[in-house]
Amino acid sequence: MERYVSKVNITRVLRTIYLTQGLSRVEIARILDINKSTVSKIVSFLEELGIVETAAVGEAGPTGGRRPLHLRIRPDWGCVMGLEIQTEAFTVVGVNLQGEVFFSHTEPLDLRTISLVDAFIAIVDRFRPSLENTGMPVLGIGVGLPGFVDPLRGVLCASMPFEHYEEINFVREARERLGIRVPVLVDNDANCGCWGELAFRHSSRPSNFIFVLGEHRKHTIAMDNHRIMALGVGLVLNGQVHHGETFSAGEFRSILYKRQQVNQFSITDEQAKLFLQDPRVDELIVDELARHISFLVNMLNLRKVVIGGPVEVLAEQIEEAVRKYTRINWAYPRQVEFEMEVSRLGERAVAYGAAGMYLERLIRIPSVETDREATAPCGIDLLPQMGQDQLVRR
Amino acid sequence: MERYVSKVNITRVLRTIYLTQGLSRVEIARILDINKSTVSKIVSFLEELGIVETAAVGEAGPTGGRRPLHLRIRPDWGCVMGLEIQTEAFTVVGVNLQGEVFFSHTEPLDLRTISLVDAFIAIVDRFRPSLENTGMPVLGIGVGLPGFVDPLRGVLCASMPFEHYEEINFVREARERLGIRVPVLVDNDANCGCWGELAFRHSSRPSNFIFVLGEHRKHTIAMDNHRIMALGVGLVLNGQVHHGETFSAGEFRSILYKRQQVNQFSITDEQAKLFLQDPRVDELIVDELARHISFLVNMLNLRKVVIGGPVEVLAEQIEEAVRKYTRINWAYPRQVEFEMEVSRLGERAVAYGAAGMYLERLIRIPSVETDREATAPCGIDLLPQMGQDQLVRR
DNA sequence: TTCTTTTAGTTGCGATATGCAACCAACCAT
DNA sequence: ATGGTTGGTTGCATATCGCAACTAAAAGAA
Repeated sequence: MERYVSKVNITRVLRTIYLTQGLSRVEIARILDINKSTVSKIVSFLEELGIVETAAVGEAGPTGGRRPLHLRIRPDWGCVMGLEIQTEAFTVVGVNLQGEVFFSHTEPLDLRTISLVDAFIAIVDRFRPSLENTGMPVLGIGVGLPGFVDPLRGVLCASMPFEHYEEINFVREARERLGIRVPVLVDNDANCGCWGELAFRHSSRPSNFIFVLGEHRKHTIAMDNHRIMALGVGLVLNGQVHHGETFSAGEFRSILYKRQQVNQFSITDEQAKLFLQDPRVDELIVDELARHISFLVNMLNLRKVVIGGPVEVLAEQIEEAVRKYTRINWAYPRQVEFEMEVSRLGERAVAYGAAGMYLERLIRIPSVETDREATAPCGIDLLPQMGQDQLVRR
Repeated sequence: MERYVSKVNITRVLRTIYLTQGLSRVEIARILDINKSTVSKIVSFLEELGIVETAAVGEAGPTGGRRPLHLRIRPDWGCVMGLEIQTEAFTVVGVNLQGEVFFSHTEPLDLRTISLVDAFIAIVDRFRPSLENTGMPVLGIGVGLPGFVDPLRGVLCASMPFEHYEEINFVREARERLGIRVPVLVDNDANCGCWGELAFRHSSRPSNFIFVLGEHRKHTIAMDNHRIMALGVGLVLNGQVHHGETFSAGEFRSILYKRQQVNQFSITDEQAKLFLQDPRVDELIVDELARHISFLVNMLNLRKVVIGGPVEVLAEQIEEAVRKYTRINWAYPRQVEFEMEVSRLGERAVAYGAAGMYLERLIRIPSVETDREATAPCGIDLLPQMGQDQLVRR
């Protein structure tokens, strides 16, 4: 059998199976509008690779005919390490290819005593055995960081919590010092929340939504006993995570913000310290936050808003206020529908989403854009054993 | 010479030449990362078609070598009709393939006496000869309308100014009744402003910006002597015009809006009527508008803001205020840079941009997305003489 | 049972798209 | 002139995909 398949279509088929487990070859051919023989060839390639398997033999239709073979991704073919690093703590999760968390750990961390990259290396070296003793190799590592991140170059451009305003080429430094040769992907923490929603919500994959990450943390490393409300937004628009022109998209400050304050709202910093302790403060924040979320929901015509981080405890109040303001702020007779939900994994949402970022990259179609801009590797190129040769000729 | 070329790469080459006039074959091959022989074949195809020509013979480099042949789109190969239809007036423009306006006309229109589609047909039939007597065939027609538009299906979903809240399948009705068989594209008026910036700003093609269309018009058809400020926003994010989940993106209302008003700000409707007449009202509007624009600039990390429509007269004040609020609303030490500019064509910006929408579609790479969703035709499929056969075998 | 019809999946082959290498064309510097 | 260099073209090898014919396995009817 001397047949050939292209990377683009291999990735298209892999993506389709990932997004809708249980499809048959013929169904994939119909969805992608390519010939079933082509799908057949690609599927047998992916089966030989081991990442795809026949899940079950389906039932024939009412008019007879051969029974279809339902395909799926092998959940145990490999796993992904997801990581959130904050100023005070870090979280590691291990996720299989089905999006199931099989390992999870959170621990304090003091970034005043160790550099970011050192911390990363230590964490990976320490927890990789825990993930791999399941028999699954670690296919990639995703990292969520507070601050502005260029995920294409793998660079942390600036971070207020880390008090670092020079570029750190995180991915390059990390890969140089890492024992293993696996892809390392970085993005902003709130954006990682978005990646999680994209990667693990197979059925109803949303194209326009925001992830509101409200944390209660030190504003900078140096602020010892000064925990305040810190709010970041991750945006998914047209199905793509939006980073903006210089990777600072999602940075939030209220329209009513007053100068000389550290917090992002129109309240004083003294009030802000009482967040989650004084209901009156919470109410002010909820109202002001809801006005801005409503503006974004209407202006960007979003389908849903996901709330993540410790603010989750205020989710009900936030939803009520957002629904009020979206109505007030809408001129047309028919209200636009949208959903509000709470991120399922709570404290682990960012680390979990960071792992999802790798999976999303794995099933991303290699771009055919105008210029071969510095587009990061994606699709099956991300798989470790994919040397240039094995791939094409088989 | 029995060679073959694919639609995707034909469109990629056409797009590259369009975006950067004067490239040579070798340069295109380098940019697109395809073999120069492939480019050669595609270029000779496009030359036979007539849409591409050799503009000039370049100079050899300092180390010698054959002189490159600079390619360009033939500006007179065809033209595009751009149309803006409002409640009180319409504007037609004729644009050649270089983006030069060679025809322009504005006239009052009373949509109480004629239906939208009827008006469209009448306008096209009346002005097509004016465009075609230049010898250029009309390749396509772009239309900008106030309201929510689904450009993929060509449907006007709802329009407050037109007082129409049922779907109108504009493109289908128009094409059925139109004498000629040319593509008709529709989009929201503010979005058309964006299309214009994309299509005719070849050198520095922006990927993240908004077009603020501020008009001074009747709020609905029925409002006889009641002209107020009407503001719409078109958004381009990640290089794509953003329509949102249900095509209502860009609809603006202030966060401080008070109930029971028709205008979009926190002022009373009585005040709003004095827009552009009472400087105190203008100042209130400018300040409130600038706060929201600044929020978007920071939150979406935009590179520029374009002001279009009659608000242009306030552009300087708006810029000053926006610069003030983006600074106030920014926590990081280094300010993010962005530009503010006034749309060049003033009153004709929407009609002009509507024409640009066709050109953008013409140079859009056929998508290789997951499913063959109802993706509108694009690339060279838009050209009239492109029967299925002529294209591939030559 | 046996035959026909229907659908899923496989295989060989031909059609087609692209890269490769060798070529020609036209320029520079000696 | 001569050699080195770059742009563009051509013939051919190779890579990719669709088509049609095939096998496999089911339902239903005779």
